[in-house]
Amino acid sequence: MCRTYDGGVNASSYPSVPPDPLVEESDDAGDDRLGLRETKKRQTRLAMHRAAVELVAEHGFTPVTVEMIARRAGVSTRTFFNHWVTKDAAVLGVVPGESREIAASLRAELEVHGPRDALRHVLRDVLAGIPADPELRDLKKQVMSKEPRLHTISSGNLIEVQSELVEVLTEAMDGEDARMRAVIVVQVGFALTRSAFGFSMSTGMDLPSAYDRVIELYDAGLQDD
Amino acid sequence: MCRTYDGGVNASSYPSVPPDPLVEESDDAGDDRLGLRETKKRQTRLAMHRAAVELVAEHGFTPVTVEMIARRAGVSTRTFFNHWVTKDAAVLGVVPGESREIAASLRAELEVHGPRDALRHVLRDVLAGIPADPELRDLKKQVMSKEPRLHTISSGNLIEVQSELVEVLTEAMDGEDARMRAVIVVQVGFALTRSAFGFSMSTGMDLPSAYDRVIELYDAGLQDD
DNA sequence: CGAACTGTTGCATTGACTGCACTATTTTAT
DNA sequence: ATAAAATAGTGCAGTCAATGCAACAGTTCG
Repeated sequence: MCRTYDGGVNASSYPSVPPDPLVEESDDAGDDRLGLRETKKRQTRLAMHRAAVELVAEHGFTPVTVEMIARRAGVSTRTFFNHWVTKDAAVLGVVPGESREIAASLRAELEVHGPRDALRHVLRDVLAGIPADPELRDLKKQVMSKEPRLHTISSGNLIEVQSELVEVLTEAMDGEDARMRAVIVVQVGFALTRSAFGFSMSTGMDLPSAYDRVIELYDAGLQDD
Repeated sequence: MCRTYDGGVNASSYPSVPPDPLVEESDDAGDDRLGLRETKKRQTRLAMHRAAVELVAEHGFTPVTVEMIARRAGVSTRTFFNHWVTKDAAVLGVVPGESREIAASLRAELEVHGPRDALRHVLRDVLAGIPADPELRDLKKQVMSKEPRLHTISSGNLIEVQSELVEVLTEAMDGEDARMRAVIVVQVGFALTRSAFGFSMSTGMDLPSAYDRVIELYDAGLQDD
């Protein structure tokens, strides 16, 4: 592609924190403890995300311009880029931040489980943290299935997280090829996550369940085919 | 604005492979069966690729403009885009095309091996097919290690191939979750490929060997960590 | 209430990428 | 060998994503 990316990253645990994984569901109503400013910010952000998904669902990715999205969301294009690193990010709802948090939870999991399972738990949590807005989810499903480009990007955006996780895992794995093995574990972990994503998209199953099913199939001995 | 006619094509001396996954080494001399036109085309393409890699190695990805690359390669920017889909593609040397071919070889391998091993063979072959131009390889190594963005992209470019392979594998796998299992096999296959890529980049080991090592580690039971 | 913040915006600019029309050269058919 | 069909290279005009900067307005906090 083109333009300037720098990969914003994505998800993590859950609500509350200012540094937010994906677009959070904020209702016009609630949110009294967040301050007017923060509330408004989230509203506009959500508005943009919505607009982006809707428009892309209508016209496809390329034909939709940032200006169109901004207009529908009722903001200026400049504001648009104050919230989203790229046009893609807005469609996917990816807010930059989080790799650090994810790495932290991996570290925590490592106290309890081995590398592979620790990573699996973390990734599952991340998936579970992705909001399942009934409206948007269906739209997104359509969009993603028709716009393979977004898959690319979404996986691309994960790269920052990946390297962070590799670091953590490398520490935890001792022996000769610690780093190399860490890389493999992470790569395979993300491969399964991506599979779950696709599975979820095509079946409509929710992400965590899809993930579980994928793990199940994988462990069942896909090895031996 | 940007036209230096020095025909600055420094083609290097290497055997040429007709079905080219990446930029092929074409020699000024031998190529009698390719026709003048095709020969020149490849020369300019190679020149651009070279220029791109060199410049990015010097300045990093973002600061290098297409115009700079084109100028150094002695072509117009318009010509640049006649050859490469994007700036990234030029740096990576990715010529669009052959997902069909790869799919075909997978089909062939499936006559002999099971899904997993068939895919492994195919992927290994693809890796082996990537030209190991001594000069460029080192540069590319540098570039890739300093420019994580390119990893993203390179894996992104593979997405077309991926879905093609999934199709083929799905046919070959029968049973309930054929498609899903195919997806997983492919995703994991590519995960290992990416690992090999990283391995090769950091150690300098050639790609096929790196790939073998990765497979070895993986099969050795990374599962049980 | 006043000062420090911070989100929104307009403006100007860069740079990736495309469509179109044209030239020059190679290829092919006659 | 020559005319006709192809096609790589090029210039030009234009679209659109993305960024820096400066000004403004509503929010928060002392």
